[in-house]
Amino acid sequence: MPASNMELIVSLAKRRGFVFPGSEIYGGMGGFWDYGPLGVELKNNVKAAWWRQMVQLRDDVVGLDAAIIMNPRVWEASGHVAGFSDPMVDCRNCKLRFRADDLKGLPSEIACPNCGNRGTLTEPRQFNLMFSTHVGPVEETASVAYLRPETAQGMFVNFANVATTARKKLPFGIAQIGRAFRNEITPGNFIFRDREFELMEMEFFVHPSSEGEWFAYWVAERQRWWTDVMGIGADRLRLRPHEKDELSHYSHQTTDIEYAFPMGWSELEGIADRTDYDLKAHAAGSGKGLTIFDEASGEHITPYVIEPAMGVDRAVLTALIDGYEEQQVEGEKRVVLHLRPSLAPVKVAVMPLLRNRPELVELGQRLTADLKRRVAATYDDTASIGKLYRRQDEIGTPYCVTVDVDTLTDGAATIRERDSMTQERVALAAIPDRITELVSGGAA
RNA sequence: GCGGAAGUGGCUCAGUUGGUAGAGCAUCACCUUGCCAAGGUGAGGGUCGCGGGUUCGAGUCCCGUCUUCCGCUCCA
Repeated sequence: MPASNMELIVSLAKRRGFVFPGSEIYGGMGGFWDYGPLGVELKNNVKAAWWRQMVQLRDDVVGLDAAIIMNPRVWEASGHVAGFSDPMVDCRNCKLRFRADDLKGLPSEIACPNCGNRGTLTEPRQFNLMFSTHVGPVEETASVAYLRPETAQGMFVNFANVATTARKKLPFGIAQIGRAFRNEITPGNFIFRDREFELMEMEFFVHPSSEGEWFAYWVAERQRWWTDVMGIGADRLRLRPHEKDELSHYSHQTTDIEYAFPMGWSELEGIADRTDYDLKAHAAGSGKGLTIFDEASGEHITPYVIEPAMGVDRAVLTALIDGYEEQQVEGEKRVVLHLRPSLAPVKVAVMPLLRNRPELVELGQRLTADLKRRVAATYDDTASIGKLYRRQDEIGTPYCVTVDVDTLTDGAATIRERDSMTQERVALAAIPDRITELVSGGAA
């Protein structure tokens, strides 16, 4: 069973060095989190797993790393300057809040849609979700810029550059992993919603006539990634197509992949059919032709875009929650993090059965050095064997290698597996190969 | 931002009618220990979120502020 509540995960993350509250010694900073020693590894592994699946293993997708700060006109053309500024209205009586553009009439003249009182609604107030900054030493209006609230625009703006230099024909995609920033009104639920986060987005450009087919393809493909690569339980994942009235300003159809978080079903990833909205918007905004020649029809067309977009931080959170388990072993609690070996921060931990035997310590350290050349390995001898196992279980280390006094004579050591706690005796010389095999075997 | 609750060592908490901080776990060292969080001894670590106020004296009362959690809202 996955973690039943978020506190367990927040506590584990803090205790073991996965995630810390941002700027903690100064009282923190709402919506900003720092990844600790183990957190960086886990996060990097999640990103690598996505990049490998979405870019490196495919012929039809290439990568990109665009700047965070873009010409402000990008955001005007994309609709974000308008779309991310939602004027909101509060009811002074029932305390509910509404989007001003959802109300039928002026707030000062109509009744509250919830409690029905008249004259209790406030005037609309702006909530711009884009962080703004100034480029250049002089803070004047002309130099205002935004921190990107999504990475997608970098792909659209570079569409022609990439299509030409990578010699791509439809259908093809551009993928990017990068930071994004949203001045959320209310961040929360740990790293589920933060103000600075990392996105993994892929814009897949297709002929407009194949829009539906590719949309379905990517929904299925992405769902498979969550189960097969991330190892998330299929029964805790579901697809949720958006209703017409909740679609983003750019979207024709969107399906979310949701996860059964402790706080309820919430979005992990959105697959959006952005149509030709973005390319046309930027063609109009920049005056450049953002089309591609379609040999089948012999004409220049503006492709449609299918976009799978997900938050890295949410993926990390999901891996922690879904992998968390508390077991009872001989009356004692055992916390295990069932991370896929490919995601685990540490792949193998080496430990001597007895730490007061210098020969064993030296043997263990030498073996660790050998293993480090292949995979993320660590050595630990600061506690009893049982405690050392528990420590590794809690951070998701899939394998432990224990050297004992017999090792000195038979030249073999014990490999212990995290989930089953079963052991296997393997010759020292064969251990690096065996561990490498085990670790890569469980990954996609 | 609005409504509600809360903020004491890394974690979970105790701190009586205000008198200048404790426990368990964790961490580290040494001893012990021969495969799943054993035991012993010792050590480090907190100006009690922050700032003001009341008081001879505040973790304990008052005000402000920041942060976190739940709800509204928003999105990956």
